[in-house]
Amino acid sequence: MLDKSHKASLRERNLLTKTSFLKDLTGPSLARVLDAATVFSFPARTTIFQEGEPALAFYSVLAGYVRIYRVSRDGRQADIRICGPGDIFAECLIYGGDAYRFSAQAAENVSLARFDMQDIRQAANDDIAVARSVITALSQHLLSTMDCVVNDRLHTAPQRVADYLINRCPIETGQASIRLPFQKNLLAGMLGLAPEALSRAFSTLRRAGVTVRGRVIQISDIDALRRF
Amino acid sequence: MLDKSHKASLRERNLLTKTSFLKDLTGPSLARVLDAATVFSFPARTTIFQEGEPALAFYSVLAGYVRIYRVSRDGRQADIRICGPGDIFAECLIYGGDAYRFSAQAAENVSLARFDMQDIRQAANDDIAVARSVITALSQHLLSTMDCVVNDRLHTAPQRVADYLINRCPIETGQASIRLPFQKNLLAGMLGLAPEALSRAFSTLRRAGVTVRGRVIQISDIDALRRF
DNA sequence: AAGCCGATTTGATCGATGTCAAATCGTGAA
DNA sequence: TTCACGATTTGACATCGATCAAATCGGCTT
Repeated sequence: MLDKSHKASLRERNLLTKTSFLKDLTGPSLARVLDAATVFSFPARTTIFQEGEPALAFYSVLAGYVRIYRVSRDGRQADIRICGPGDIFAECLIYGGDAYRFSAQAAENVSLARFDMQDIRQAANDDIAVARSVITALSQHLLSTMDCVVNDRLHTAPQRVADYLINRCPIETGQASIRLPFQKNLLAGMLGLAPEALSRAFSTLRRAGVTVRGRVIQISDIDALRRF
Repeated sequence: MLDKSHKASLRERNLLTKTSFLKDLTGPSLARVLDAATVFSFPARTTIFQEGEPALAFYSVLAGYVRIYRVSRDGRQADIRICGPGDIFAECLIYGGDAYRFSAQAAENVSLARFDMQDIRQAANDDIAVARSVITALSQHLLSTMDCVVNDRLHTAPQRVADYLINRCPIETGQASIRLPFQKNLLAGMLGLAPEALSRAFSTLRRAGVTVRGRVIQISDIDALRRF
């Protein structure tokens, strides 16, 4: 199931260091965490872990995208989160439980840093700076998950899409062009929509000046989109 | 805006100590956190804090229920969470940001322990046991919020209600009687439903042996409910 | 025990989104 | 450049849940 793995290279250590999880760590605290990382590559569609398996490790995404999802009794899947470069996942199980509570799958070819739960638990116990990094990561993740709940409950599909686009715009006003970092398929799951619903949402947004061609989205007026 | 406040009494300290946030703390670590608590009472419907206000404190519920929600641009409200005795809220802002990201309102007369963010941040910095308690609390909260996202996306209203009932059943099988701890109004918000939708969900569940009279719910066969 | 008022249920309707099938588009390979 | 196949869009429909209004219920006061 696993591809070849290796200790993090210098380049990979640099990537990890810039991550929001590790960016506040320095010196020996940082070194200890980096030394605990093992890097794995998975081809697209690989299952990284499944709900119910013993939760032995959590991961940080170096490259590619990972889908975190759960399967219902009748076999339908719902995405909980899409993790891209810099995101960590399953970190809520460091002190949170023995088994994974959801499944993770490579949405494309991905490269991941794997952290053994025990190692990081120990590191957090020994080193307050590591514990603080864990707290910060959990806090941010929790806040964004709460945002997700509210968004689902408060906004329609076109509004959620508009929201996503606005948040990805590098600028505040005027016109912009965005290239989606992944397939629309993934975006749909991330917004809690069927792919068809995402497509329809885009076509609803045409009247707000949104043009779609493949992965490239043109926005003629960001403020108009905001008002939608 | 504030009712009278006071340092936690012995009874209140006991309540707090049994909380999942503090249950693993002992000795001076525990004492330090308990000493930081101030107890407040708020009458029903009081706003405890609002989105955007400086996040100076987080809270632990001693008695009653608190609604955590956000208001959309057009004035609709969506609940993010309902906190009852033993729950803490806004703890994600200990290291997470300067302003509240949502509002909190007393759903009934409530009694809360208030913790100054700074105090607890300092305590977590000084004392690894406190940091670990914060990590555990954040982890559990995050896991339950992720469950909430998936539930919303995967299950219909009657399924979510059935789920709620099953989780509140003290036993595993057979028949049971449950008394809702709060108004149906709150339950609806908690499940992401309009009150009317909750009512209809209950009536759909009649065919699965669920009988409703006021706050009392009779379940004739828990397994049947589970299969729903 | 009667009465009151807010909470809940019910009815009618509408809009939003999921589902399935068919048409079309886009991108990577040859 | 062309082809082929998977990704995306579109159409037709069914369903779910929100909303508004009206009827009813239930817990509390008197």
